[in-house]
Amino acid sequence: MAIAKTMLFNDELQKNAELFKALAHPARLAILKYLAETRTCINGDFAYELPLSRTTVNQHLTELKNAGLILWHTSGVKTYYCLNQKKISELGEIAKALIDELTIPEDTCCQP
Amino acid sequence: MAIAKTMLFNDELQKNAELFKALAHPARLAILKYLAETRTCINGDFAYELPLSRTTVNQHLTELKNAGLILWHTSGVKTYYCLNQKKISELGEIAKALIDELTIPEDTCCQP
DNA sequence: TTCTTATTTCGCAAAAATACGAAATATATT
DNA sequence: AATATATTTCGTATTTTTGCGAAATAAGAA
Repeated sequence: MAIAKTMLFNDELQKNAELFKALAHPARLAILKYLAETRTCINGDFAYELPLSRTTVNQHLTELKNAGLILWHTSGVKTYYCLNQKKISELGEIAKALIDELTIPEDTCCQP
Repeated sequence: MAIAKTMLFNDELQKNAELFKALAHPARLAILKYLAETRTCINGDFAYELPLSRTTVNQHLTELKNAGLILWHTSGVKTYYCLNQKKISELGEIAKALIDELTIPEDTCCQP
């Protein structure tokens, strides 16, 4: 791409694109759903639930951490992860706002 | 990555991840918003609204087409684009379902 | 037919994402 | 201290995404 151009767009667009990017891989969606289903902090054993190596799962977890969608704490050698409900609801609001913004009267558009 | 592993996840996860991926770039969000604001089919002139070349904008448009989020028709040499309201509302439902699924009682998780 | 305009396709290059094994790190147990 | 276990970091390889200029294509105008 020669030069990354994403930073030429306004902050809100960049921020929202980043958040959607965190959801743009089935492994990350699977991790989030698993965390919601188990309803508890679980340690990294759940790598075995996914068809990926422990290292790769850890990489996806790091991306979810960076996006703010999950929280974690450690106890001994183990790390416990959980959903960040605050960020999940923020995501919900962002998604809803986008959909509302994109929803327009159908008859104004592309009528042949 | 050696081998693409996305196909090892179930269809729904893959489909949803694909849809979020379409939203995972500020240029594509900008295009969608512009289409909503102008409320009409516009031709490719709006490449000049973005800090990207005509070719790159066309590439992003193709991705939005492939995701089903926009429709288009041609008239002479010009191509007119518009939002696919049906897909937008489908996106809204998918996003809402995901948020609902990920929303759990806060006190069950990561309390130190 | 030739010229102009709009768009798409092609080929290429750079950046980012995905994936994993090996090694390093950190904690708990023996 | 030595061992076992859990996780993270490092190095590397491959794929995908992003980006663009040049050429090709297509339609209308002169």
